[in-house]
Amino acid sequence: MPSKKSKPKEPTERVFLIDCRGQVTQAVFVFTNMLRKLLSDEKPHYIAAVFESGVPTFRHEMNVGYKANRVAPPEELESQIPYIVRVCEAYNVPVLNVPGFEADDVIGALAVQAAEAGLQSVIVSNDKDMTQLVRDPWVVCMRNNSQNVKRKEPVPPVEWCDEQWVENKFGVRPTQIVDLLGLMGDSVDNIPGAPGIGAKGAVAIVQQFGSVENALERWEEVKHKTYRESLRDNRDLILQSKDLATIRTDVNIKLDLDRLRCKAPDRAAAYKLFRELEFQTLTREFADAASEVDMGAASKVYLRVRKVSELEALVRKLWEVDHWTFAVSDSTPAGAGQQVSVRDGQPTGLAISHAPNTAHFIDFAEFEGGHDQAVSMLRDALSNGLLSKSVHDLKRAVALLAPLGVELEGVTDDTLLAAYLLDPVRSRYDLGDLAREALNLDEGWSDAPEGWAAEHWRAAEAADLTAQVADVLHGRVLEQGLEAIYNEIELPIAPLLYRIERAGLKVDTSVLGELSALFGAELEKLTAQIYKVAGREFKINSPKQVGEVLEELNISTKRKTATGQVSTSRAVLDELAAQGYELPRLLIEFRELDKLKATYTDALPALVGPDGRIHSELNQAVTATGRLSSSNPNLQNIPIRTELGRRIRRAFIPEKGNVFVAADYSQLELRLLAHVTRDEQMLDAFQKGEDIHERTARLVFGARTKEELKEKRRFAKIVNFAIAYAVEPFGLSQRVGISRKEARQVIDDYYETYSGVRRFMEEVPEKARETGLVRSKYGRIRPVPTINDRNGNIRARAEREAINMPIQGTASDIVKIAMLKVDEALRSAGLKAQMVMQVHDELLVEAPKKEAEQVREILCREMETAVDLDVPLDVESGTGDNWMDVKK
DNA sequence: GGAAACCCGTAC
DNA sequence: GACGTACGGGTTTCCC
Repeated sequence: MPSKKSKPKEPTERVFLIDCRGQVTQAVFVFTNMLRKLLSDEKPHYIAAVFESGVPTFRHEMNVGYKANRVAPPEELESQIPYIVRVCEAYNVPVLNVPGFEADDVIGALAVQAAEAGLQSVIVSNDKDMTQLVRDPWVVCMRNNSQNVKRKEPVPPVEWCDEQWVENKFGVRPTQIVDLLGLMGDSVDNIPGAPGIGAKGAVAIVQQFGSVENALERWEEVKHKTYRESLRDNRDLILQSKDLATIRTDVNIKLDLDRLRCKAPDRAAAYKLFRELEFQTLTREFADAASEVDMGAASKVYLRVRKVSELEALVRKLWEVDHWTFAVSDSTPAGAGQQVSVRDGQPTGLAISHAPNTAHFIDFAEFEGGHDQAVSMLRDALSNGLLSKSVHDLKRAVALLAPLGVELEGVTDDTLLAAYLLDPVRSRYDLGDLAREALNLDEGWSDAPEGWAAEHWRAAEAADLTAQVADVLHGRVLEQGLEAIYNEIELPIAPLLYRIERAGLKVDTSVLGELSALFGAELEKLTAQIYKVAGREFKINSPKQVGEVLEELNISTKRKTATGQVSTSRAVLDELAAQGYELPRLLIEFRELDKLKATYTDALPALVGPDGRIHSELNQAVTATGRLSSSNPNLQNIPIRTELGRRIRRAFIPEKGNVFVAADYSQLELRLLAHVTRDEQMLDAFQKGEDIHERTARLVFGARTKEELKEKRRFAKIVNFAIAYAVEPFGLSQRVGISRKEARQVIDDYYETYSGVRRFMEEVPEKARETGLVRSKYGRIRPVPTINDRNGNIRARAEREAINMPIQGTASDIVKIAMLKVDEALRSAGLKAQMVMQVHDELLVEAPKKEAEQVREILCREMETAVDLDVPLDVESGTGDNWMDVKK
């Protein structure tokens, strides 16, 4: 599909495109090397390059067939001429042409004039025709000066051709070359010559008669019958041929020695040209002119590495420099809206940058030594932990490199993670955006120039930008006191998250199928009942239509949604059901089943991979508080609270011979509430190992007897959790079905009992108002910019966010620390067990049956001792043959 | 026709 | 508006 916004293409740009396939700069390359060698070896006083003018010459007028036999220069050669001209210009070699004459004629004319001026001319050409100009000692030819880079055998030495050389080579003197050509012709230039007389005959005739004219005069003397008759019958043709072959030295051009005097190269032009042509060695040779070319503006020099020798040099550099960055290019379509799983991407190449505004891109497929050699040459540098390197999105890099047998180590900066820690609230961490912001640029990503595959250019630029962004963000990470979180938690956990993703969870789809059928059957019945009770059919899934139906039946509440719709939320339906209405009760039942079926039993099977496992993504840079999130699918919200929903967990099973071992922190966030608020009562409860909900039931709600305790504990539990979210009277009243006034009293009583909690609730927003952010215990930050908002609702929301962060954020930190310790312990114990999921305060490990008990001990020990707090951490664990049965 | 908003419900 | 953090399905609306 042609792109809509494709620009009209310059011919030169088309050339460049072909160049990227490695075909076409050959001639330019050869010419350039020849010119460089010539200049440095011979140090000429004067020099000129002569090109054809491109318009027909007098020879065309003489003979319409002239040069007709010449194979038209292939498009790719033709298109290189402008580049060759630019090479000459870059080296300050004057380019000459005279319309109506060929290059040979111009050269001839100049050689004659130079001889008259007492200069020796050196004609740099392999063309036999040119040897007719050789005159001792004034004109010599220089041959074999262009070296075919493709040729494997030793290149022939440069030859200096004087008159003797010509005679030895062709058997005639230079002045007789035209006679020779007049007889034998030249198929390349389509000089006809004498029919029947070839190279051998021509030499013999010229040697015998000295010239064509003499031979024509004395044709009868020729012994060879064919030659004799040809000379007799083709007089005009032969003379014309000689004329065509004769280089004209009377061209109207004046030898201008001032103009032809050798000068130093135009370094800026050379740099620009060679960079454009991707002549790497030459680009470097003129790199000092880079700033001149770019006039101070940062310009990008991205080079492609195709040769083994080039990659060797690059890799050597990686061991020398302090630090470098890389980016993995993969086959994932760029700009795809949806998040494509890393497991779908195939690495196609690697970009590396070790200096600002530069990058090298290694296209594995195009590499001289092949894909595998490219990878193996890069492997050591990537997997050596002593080589400090940066990348954007470490987990993805690990995931892309792992299938290549590269175990990435030594990553000291991930710009994605750094940016996330600095501002965990933003919605995306696109490297281009980060670069634009951190480096104060107008643009982030640039468009790939012609000839570059978009994803290759993107990778090169990614490596480059990553380096520059990492510099800035690393400094900010230090400034913000985020170093410990960054170095001890986020960077180390990325490879672990990759391994969890890779492991995945095995799914028994037949369990899901059976449940789906069960739910489906129930839903059919419910649907019929609902239509009957409602008096008509409607989309039960549509809150809008449900609201309309409720209104029709006059059982609507006055509750409205944010957009003014009639609310049909669970709370509303509960209320109506409690009033005895049947439809709300049926709707509640329908919704539960429909939710389970649509979101879980029907959706999950589609995400099972060919290995029979679901590889959910664990997102490291999503949540505002530092929690992980799970997606595609979200395995952090698999039902557990209702009997029916919990059954879905039976579909998640270990591999044969394995079991699940699960461990979860008991009341982690409440313990942290105690720790961070320093509340005496709460600390005391946890330190003594008491049931916090019971204590709340006793102290806040005055439970005395066992029966009261049992009754009020449930209520106390809800309040305990709600407090951690900074609940307000209205919210609590809704939640537990009491009046606002009663709720307010409950909250007041709560704060009376847990005065440290009250103080915390007041202090955190206060502090946040000053700093604009709030921190977890380990320093993770969450900005709360709206905490000073003039809108009370917005401000109140920010205050609740601020209050929750030290609790939820600290819990996140602790669980991540525990994950690292558990993983380390499992590995150093040499176990096969592998963590397969994290659900905020729970870790799920799949282990061989034999290892189960040891794994359970490791989980409990490492989780309980992950950090040292003022409250003990309690861990509950269990094993099972599916995810449902791991709960004791 | 697809993206985005909305409502709702699942988890911790 | 009202309880913090997520993800995602279905419906509806909006916009190209």
